[in-house]
Amino acid sequence: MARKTGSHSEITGPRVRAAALTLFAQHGFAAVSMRQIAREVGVQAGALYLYTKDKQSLLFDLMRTHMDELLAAWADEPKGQSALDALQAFSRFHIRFHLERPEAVFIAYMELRNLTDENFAAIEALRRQYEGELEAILRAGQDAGELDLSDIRLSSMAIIAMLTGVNTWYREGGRLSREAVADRYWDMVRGAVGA
Amino acid sequence: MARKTGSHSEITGPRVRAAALTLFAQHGFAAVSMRQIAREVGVQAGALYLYTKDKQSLLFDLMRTHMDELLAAWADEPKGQSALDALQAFSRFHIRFHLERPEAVFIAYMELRNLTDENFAAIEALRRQYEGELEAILRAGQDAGELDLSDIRLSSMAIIAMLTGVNTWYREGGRLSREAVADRYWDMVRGAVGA
DNA sequence: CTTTGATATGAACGTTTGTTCATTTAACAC
DNA sequence: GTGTTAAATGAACAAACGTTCATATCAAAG
Repeated sequence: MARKTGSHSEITGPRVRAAALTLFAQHGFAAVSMRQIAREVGVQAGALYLYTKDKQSLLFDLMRTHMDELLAAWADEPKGQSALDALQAFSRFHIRFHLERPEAVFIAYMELRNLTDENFAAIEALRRQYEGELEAILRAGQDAGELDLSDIRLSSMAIIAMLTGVNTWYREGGRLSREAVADRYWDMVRGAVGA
Repeated sequence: MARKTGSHSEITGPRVRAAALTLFAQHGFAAVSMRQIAREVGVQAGALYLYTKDKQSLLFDLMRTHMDELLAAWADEPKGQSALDALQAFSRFHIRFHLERPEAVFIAYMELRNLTDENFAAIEALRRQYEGELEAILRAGQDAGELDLSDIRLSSMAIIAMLTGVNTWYREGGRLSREAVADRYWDMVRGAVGA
């Protein structure tokens, strides 16, 4: 009983990745079996290997796609004139982007240790690249005298941790809208960098 | 070949927990087998069950112990006079305490989803209690007019995320001492709360 | 109507998993 | 020196794991 109507590679492939994304985020990579993913897709376990080389590649694909989208989205983001404008743009962008895909964010932060050395290096490089974007803004702000920072690398790590932290507590339909949250976090970021 | 010299319950028990702590932090709860833990301790897998009911209890014990120690240590911490003093005390304490036990911190943040519902509720309650400590400080500062906050719960989550983030990048023997890091983070926290 | 090729099945593989238990060992009390 | 008992062994269990593969199915092309 194969090849039901509408069951093509272009349909099943994305469904496999979507199921893996949700299950990995919920239970963790190591705790999720290929059979669980298959059941979620409505297929036998063996069929998954038409869409992924192995379980490790499935995880890596999800993480690399997420990081690629993150960098591409930030590249497309308008950044304003001053360094302070750019910092505000970054803060709001980071919160918005991360709140839009909590599962991918969760995986990207929690499953690094389940990557092979090679795959880990690739993801780590992309993360560094993203951190570098913020550091460049802070450096520009420092040089222009708009910001008062004693350590750019440290400040960038602190800001990213603070912003990403929103994902741990924000719930849709809660007390605050996304915009309200972004407003308040921007206030805090601005205060933290002495501007 | 049992009961080698010095192999008593009081020795092996802690060694089991220490091995589990290190291995869980390194590879994740689900990816570590009881046999791996046993090998690290120098014992057969069956012997572990003299010291823990099952694998789940081993994880729960580590997390509850960590949270208990966190709350007890903060209770013992001198907090100064003003709310601003207390906020500074909290910031420095949080960084110091967390940098002293990176493995336990890692587990406490990453393995929540591997707890049973009941165990999760217990740990979550302790975490809420700790967050409540910071919220109380912020509220006091707000009431005394020392701080300028638009949302206490949000500010407390932002501060904790920022402070805990130190664990993700700080390396012993690096560019900055723990004290220097704590100094700079306190500056940022102070700025973030508008003081 | 036949052929083709992509899509899926389902059984099988060798390992590994968490946990239990009858048995053995050795340190200590008498 | 004997008996007691806590501490550890090592074999065993059924279940689940990731992955492979011969086979079946069915949509579309000629």
